[in-house]
Amino acid sequence: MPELPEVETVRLGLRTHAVGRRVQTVTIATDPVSTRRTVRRHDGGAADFADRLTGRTFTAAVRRGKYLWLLTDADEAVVAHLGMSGQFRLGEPGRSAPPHTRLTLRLDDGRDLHFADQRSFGHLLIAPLEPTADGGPGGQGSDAAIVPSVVAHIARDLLDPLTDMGSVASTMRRSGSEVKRLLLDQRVVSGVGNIYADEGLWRARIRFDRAAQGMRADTLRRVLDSTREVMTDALAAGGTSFDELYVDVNGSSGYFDRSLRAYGQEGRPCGRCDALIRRVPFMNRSSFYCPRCQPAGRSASHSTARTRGRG
DNA sequence: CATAGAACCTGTATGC
DNA sequence: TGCATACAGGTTCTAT
Repeated sequence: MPELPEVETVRLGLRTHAVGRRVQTVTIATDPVSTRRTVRRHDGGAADFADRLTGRTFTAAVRRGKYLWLLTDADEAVVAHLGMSGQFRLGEPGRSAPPHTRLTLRLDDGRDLHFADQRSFGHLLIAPLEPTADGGPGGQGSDAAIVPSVVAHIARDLLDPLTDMGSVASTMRRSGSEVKRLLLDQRVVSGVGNIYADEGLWRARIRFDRAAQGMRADTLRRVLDSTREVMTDALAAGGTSFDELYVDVNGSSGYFDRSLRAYGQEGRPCGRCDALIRRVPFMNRSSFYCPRCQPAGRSASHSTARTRGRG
């Protein structure tokens, strides 16, 4: 479940504990999931990943949407995506590593930085850097106008000052999709996952399956603003944790789960109107909404997707 | 090119 | 008690 607030919390931990440190050794667990899946997107595989990273010094911790990367003194990026259950955890030498530890970096201050991942949807790779499309900073944590090649297709996120909310709203209005599907499309705007999409839509009083096409521009702006506000609040709380699958680099849980108004609240009264929150399947997952204050609207047609665009 | 759905994983909860 | 099934869900890949 790591979405933007959770990934940002992890980034802050890496900035404190990994930036400025040199990697002395890289140890990759020998099971097939660790050697194949965790580095599945790294050209050259596990051995090459370890070789290229050994001896490097981290110069910055950067994040765009749910992607996180450490810049190195070799002008490359160690890119990480946490997937569903990926974690970076600091450890003291000699102490046992967390369960499902896939690889461990021994840093030059003598501490270990573990990457653990129960379900292995997360991954790590070393990628070259390229200029950003718009000439702005690559993401939060660095002013350099560069992004890892594998992150180039990810849009700026809702906490990025360079995100043009009006432009995002226009893109959404030109699509033939539902508003939530577009919120979750990382090429449109990044950082939003299932939890914060439902929370943002609840705040904006918009149902997840409303057709974005035909919605008023200011209504879409309200959806984007509400979602940004929820994520800002969640970040202040250290993120949302339901279990041990999301924790920060020190193993601590965030507490924003107490503030959720829609997600996971099926059958409980809406905090605004007392109607019971519903859960329905959508995009192979669940959508939670208030049937009264998020009224049904015109649904997306699916057959009249318009394509235009002018580069 | 745009869009929709499958596939990738494993631990936990629930049903029979 | 044991087995089967559902569910959690972000991204990439594949098919249309």
